[in-house]
Amino acid sequence: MIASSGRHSGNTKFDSSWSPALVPIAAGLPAAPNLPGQPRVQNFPARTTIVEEGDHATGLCEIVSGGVLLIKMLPDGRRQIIEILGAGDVFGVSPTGVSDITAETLTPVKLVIHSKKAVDGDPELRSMIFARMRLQMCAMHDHALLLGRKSAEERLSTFLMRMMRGRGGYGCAGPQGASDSADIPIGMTRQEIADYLGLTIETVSRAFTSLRRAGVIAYTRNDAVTAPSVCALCQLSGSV
Amino acid sequence: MIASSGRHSGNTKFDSSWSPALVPIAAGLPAAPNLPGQPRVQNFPARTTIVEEGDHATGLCEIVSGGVLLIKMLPDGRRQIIEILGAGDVFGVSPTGVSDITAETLTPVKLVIHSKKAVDGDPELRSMIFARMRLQMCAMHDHALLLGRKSAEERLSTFLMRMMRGRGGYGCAGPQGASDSADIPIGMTRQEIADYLGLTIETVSRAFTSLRRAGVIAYTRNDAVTAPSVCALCQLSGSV
DNA sequence: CGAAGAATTGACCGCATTCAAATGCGGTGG
DNA sequence: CCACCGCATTTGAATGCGGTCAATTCTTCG
Repeated sequence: MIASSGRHSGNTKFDSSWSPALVPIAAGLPAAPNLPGQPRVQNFPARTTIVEEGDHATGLCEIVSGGVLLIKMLPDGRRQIIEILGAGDVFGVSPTGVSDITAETLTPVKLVIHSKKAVDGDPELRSMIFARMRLQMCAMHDHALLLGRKSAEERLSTFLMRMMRGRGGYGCAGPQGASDSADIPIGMTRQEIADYLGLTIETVSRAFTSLRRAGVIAYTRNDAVTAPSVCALCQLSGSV
Repeated sequence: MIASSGRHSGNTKFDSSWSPALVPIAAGLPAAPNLPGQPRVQNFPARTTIVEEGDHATGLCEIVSGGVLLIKMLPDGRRQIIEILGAGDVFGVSPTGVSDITAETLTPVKLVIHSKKAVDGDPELRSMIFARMRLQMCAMHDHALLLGRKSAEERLSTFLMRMMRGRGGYGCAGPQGASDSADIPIGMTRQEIADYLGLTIETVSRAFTSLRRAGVIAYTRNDAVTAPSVCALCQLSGSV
């Protein structure tokens, strides 16, 4: 039940800013020293745990590069992936000093850990963190709608649209030129996708084959798909 | 499908701080003038719309008193209540300038609308808003877990625990004295509960009667229930 | 009292889950 | 090179939880 050793590895999706317009807050930070009072930089390999639900949480983590999953579990082992985070996103924002979630890396991850003091003292930093939290809050709203009201196929379509760069979301540019195809990196196992979408692994697999048979996606490897018509895929997401 | 005109009215639950320890940020603010640069105070009757998804959003709303629902809808009418907010909570935090949600009042509501300028300029205000957003983010995490992984009965039990003051959550005090009963105000229609829990009204109704038949709750009116044993109810929430 | 809306209950259905088996893929060692 | 193992994924068949449709009861209010 605890899922996954990883066969997936390098995935570039998470290495550039997850949300279009924002660059990582700490971009260009010197990676070297851990001076007291300075933001602390820390690296994690792929598929490792950064912090566990219930751990004492140290400050506020900002992702410089890589992908991170925020996870919650029920006592009987049911597992839900709450958020998928990329460069620029923040987590560890529990106000109680105890982490309310488990954070696991999807790829190698570089973090900057901002102390409470640093956040309080730096207006620019704080305002960027604030902006990012707003963004993540909106993403959570969308995800709650998905979990509460969408069918399995709609969930998978929405997920694939979300993993795509530069389309979908508020300011979708619409089809670009004659062909409207896109390559979509996935970099998550079927189990992880299932836990993110509130489904079982079997249902996710069936939804994949269903979309493939419908001609909406194509794939040979299972950590990437091609959508020959992005708009057709988007149509199936239930959001339009 | 668009749900509800209201039969429920006065409900004191939302009139004191939703989350135990925090008082409204703007408590004690003079309700009178709308001086430029001053936070703007605005009142709304019960069961009215504050802002609609897609509206241009003006600043950041803080709830001084009353209850507010944040709602998202799919184009075909499916409806999901994303958050239930009370005094001290904030919303309207979309970074795009366009509201990503609809906000409706549950009770008469008093709002303080903070301009971007006010938030930027007032460190104390900003830090309180920040703390509140963290809290709300944690609540969203819990709710995503509920929507993704809990059964109908677990959802309703969790909901009832959440509507209860002073129990459940991180620092549950455990049973108080010999009897462990609690009165739980609800103040929402079955349709609203269903839309919050990602269920249909019929399933919610069935879950209510199921809990009642099991002796876990009792009620005569349908906008309030009594739980003779809070711990028994909590046990059914799936979270312990 | 009667009308209108909210909630409950019942019967049936369908989508997603569960349980189980088969397939495919990568890596290891003979 | 190929057989074999481990693991992820796919596929199939059966079950069941929650949804849908429909009828009834309850509540509130004019």
